[in-house]
Amino acid sequence: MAQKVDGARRAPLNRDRVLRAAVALADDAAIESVSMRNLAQELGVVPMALYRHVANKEQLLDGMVDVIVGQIDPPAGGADWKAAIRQRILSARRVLLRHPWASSVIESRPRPTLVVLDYLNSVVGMFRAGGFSVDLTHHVMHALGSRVWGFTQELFPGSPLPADPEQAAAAFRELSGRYPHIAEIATGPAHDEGSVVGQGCDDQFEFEFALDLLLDGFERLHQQGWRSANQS
Amino acid sequence: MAQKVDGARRAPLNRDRVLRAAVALADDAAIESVSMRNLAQELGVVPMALYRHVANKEQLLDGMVDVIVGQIDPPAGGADWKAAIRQRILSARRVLLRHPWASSVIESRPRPTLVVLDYLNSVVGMFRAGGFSVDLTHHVMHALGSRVWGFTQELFPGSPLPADPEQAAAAFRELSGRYPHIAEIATGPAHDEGSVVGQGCDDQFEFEFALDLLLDGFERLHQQGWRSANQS
DNA sequence: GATGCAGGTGTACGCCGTACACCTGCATCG
DNA sequence: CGATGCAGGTGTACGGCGTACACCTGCATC
Repeated sequence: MAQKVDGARRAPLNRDRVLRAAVALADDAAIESVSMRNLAQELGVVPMALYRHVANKEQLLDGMVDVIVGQIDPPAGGADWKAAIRQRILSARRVLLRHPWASSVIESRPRPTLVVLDYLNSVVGMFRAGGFSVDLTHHVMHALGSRVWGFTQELFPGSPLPADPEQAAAAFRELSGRYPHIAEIATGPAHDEGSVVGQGCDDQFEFEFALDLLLDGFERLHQQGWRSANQS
Repeated sequence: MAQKVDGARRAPLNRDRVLRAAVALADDAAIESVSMRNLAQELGVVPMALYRHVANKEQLLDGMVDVIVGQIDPPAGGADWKAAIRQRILSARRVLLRHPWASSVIESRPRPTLVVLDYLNSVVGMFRAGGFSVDLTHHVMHALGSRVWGFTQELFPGSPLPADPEQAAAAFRELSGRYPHIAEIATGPAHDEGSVVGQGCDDQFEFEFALDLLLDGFERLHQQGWRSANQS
């Protein structure tokens, strides 16, 4: 192999370059194409070379999450807790919308990384700064669940209908007969007329609807001095 | 191979036996051990034999979900919508607690099966029967999200602390310094004293807390005659 | 007895993550 | 200057995965 004819030699790899390449690959292709082999090829390197920079694939995914979470805006000072938290969560949502694969990767991590703990810690801090008791803050964080990341656990990412429009129309008619309530909702005023086929919801509206419902509920509990004893 | 010395010949496979074996395997071992190869071995059969009964692994997983969803109690009649829905969702939760792998499999399905649509359709129907408008029902279903299945999107399935108690104590002290708010919550009154290490939450309480918060919110919107225009 | 077909088999392919031994080129130091 | 060490990239190989495809086998039908 003598002199390694790369033309201009590759710049040496490092953890950061690996992670950023992985994120880029997931963005451009799909998360399933992020295999050690594909990623190595993308970087002009042999698969095993990656293991000098990440311990294994799990840590690669952790690192990718860190890159994403690092893009969330820092807490806004000044505003009241509700506005500040709302704003921050919507910032997280904007980040996740830019990287659609990220929510499922976040879910899949068995343990939080330090960067993730940083984010969660700061959100907890925002509730505390708003005067929430330790206990209420705890419950409230659980109630938020994945919504702190700016995504809802969708019931189903895809619609039950096939992609082909003609087939879809037929399938929809059959579905309407068997599942009238679902059909009713799917064609309700919240969907633009043309988009019955396909998922026609305004996801942003649905997210904010649920987020505000929760935040309002939190506020109500907070104002009435919630204690462990009294449920709501 | 002559006469196939199975002793008493295996009963012939069918889709149902395959699915039930897969569920049992996931229950006894773990969802990761549900590979076509393992499952076949469990059934005393060669891997490719399974493909006579399920089209591929995706459909196997779909079928496993159907088995689980089929165990959820039917809607309780009579009671008001809130009690009935609460009861049904908590029934779903009991089922999922018996099959801890199921929530992640449900999440992973790109399209709902007919059994799943049946369940969702009936939940939608319960809101409609309670007098909810099509539109409000739609938003409310989105707001419930994965909670209709009886599970919350946990931020993290595992704690950030290592399993070994001694290491964990040390790790916790370090964590307390860096992430004071998280530490505070983790040691708050909602956790029993001994369980600071490990995830000491009462998950059932957290689930019901959030569920009731949402249901109360739904009720409030419903009572004040929610229309698309006015947000909360 | 011939025919067909449902159901189980065996082999093989291409993907995956990664263990392990190896090489290569540079910085350091006597 | 040569020797040494080591960080970083390489090559080979293993065991797992899902599954395509050709095959066999035994029973029901006519």
